[in-house]
Amino acid sequence: MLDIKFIRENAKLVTKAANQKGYVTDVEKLLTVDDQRRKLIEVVDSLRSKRKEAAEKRDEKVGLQIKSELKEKEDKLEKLNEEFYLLIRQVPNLPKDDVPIGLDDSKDEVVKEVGEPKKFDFPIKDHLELGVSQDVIDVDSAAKTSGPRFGFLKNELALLEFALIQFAFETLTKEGFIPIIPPTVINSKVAEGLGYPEYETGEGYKIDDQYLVGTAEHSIVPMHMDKVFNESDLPKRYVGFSTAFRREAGSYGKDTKGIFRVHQFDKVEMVSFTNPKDDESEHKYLLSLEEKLVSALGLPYRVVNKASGELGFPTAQKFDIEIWIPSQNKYRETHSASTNTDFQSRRLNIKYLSKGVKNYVYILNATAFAIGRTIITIMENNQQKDGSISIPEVLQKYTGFTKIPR
RNA sequence: GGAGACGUGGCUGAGUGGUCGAAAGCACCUCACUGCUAACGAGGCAGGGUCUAAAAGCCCUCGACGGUUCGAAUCCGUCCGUCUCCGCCA
Repeated sequence: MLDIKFIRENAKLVTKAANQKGYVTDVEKLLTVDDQRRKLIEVVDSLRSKRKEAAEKRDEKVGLQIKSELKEKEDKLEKLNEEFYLLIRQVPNLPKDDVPIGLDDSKDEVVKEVGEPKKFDFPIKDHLELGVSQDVIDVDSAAKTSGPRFGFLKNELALLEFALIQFAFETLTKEGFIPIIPPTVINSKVAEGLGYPEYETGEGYKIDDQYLVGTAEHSIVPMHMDKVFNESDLPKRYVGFSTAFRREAGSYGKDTKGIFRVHQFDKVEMVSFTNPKDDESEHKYLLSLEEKLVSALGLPYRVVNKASGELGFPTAQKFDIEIWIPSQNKYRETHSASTNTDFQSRRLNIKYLSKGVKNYVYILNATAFAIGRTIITIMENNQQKDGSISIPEVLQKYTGFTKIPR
């Protein structure tokens, strides 16, 4: 949520920014309602003040008189407030100044490319062909047991998942991150507070009044809801592992093959609560850790400064890492590092105390490994002529084998 | 699932109809002191809204919502949450 004072003073900028991100907001209406609301607040406040006065004088007659008048105005105010919050919640976070403007990924800015896409001197297979032939991926059974866009990881791949998790946790706990296994269910109040409209618009799985999380961030961030950090405790960094659930509504026909885009996958995720002044350095730091992890696997990748239209509702800037996928002959998103500035902390009331003054923290998140996609990139980039797959050296001490089949 | 207790400021915790947005302690901030640090001393210190150039002022908030009352942290109802005991259980 943006500060209403900021919106009042920067109405045009806010409208423009929302449009650049592809969201529709009615700032003008918001300001009209805000105006009506404030006028009525004055009226209600002065009535309440009079009521207090009457109560102090034990003046029952005046008290009763005010009571009925107040009730009517208060009801009116409540309706206006509801409308006000509905409107202000529809205003997305502003993109930062160096975010490329554009509604889709064609405007993404490539920041750098690391490593060369590998040349193969044999006809390559995609991850599903490899997975089936090595008996490590089974989507057919998953379709029967669960539905489309699910998958079983079997044999060596099941072990590879744990290797990736251990590698990420070992690397990041060395950096001082707090390891954590969060709940994968959040309540609707939290879902609303995170500022991802996706939960309410059907992109999230709903169980009664709760949602399955789309990423570990979504339960780690609200863990500190209504809390105040000491400035000296910042940055507070977590590395979490959780399963992520996504409906993938609206992506029919997209990436339907294999396990590239599925309803359920596991992920190691970084979350950081920081002092606002450290936002940029923290963002770079998280990105550098992502690069460190990807580089260690020896995979060719590039870093992309995502276009405004690709940013999530609460996000001010997002850098993606895209790893080369040979069968698709292009780089595909495997990681992203976002700063949501104080947009989420405002909604969730997460502050820090500095020199006696409380202020909202900045919240950032970044992928360590999205397991499924990382496994795809390893399989495809490391495939051999004979159909076997070599395991990146850094993972071998965790897997206990050097190639698939072992 | 059954029985009981509780939910107050950044934290601990007092407060059972008006004198309470709230004692006390801790934390934090400012000042003073000390060769430095610590301790001690003096003062300050809940959050939000509204108005304002800024303040003062005024309003709201004691888990949430609703009710009783001229007046609610305090009484009543519903819900949510936490803890203890019992039951069940990976």
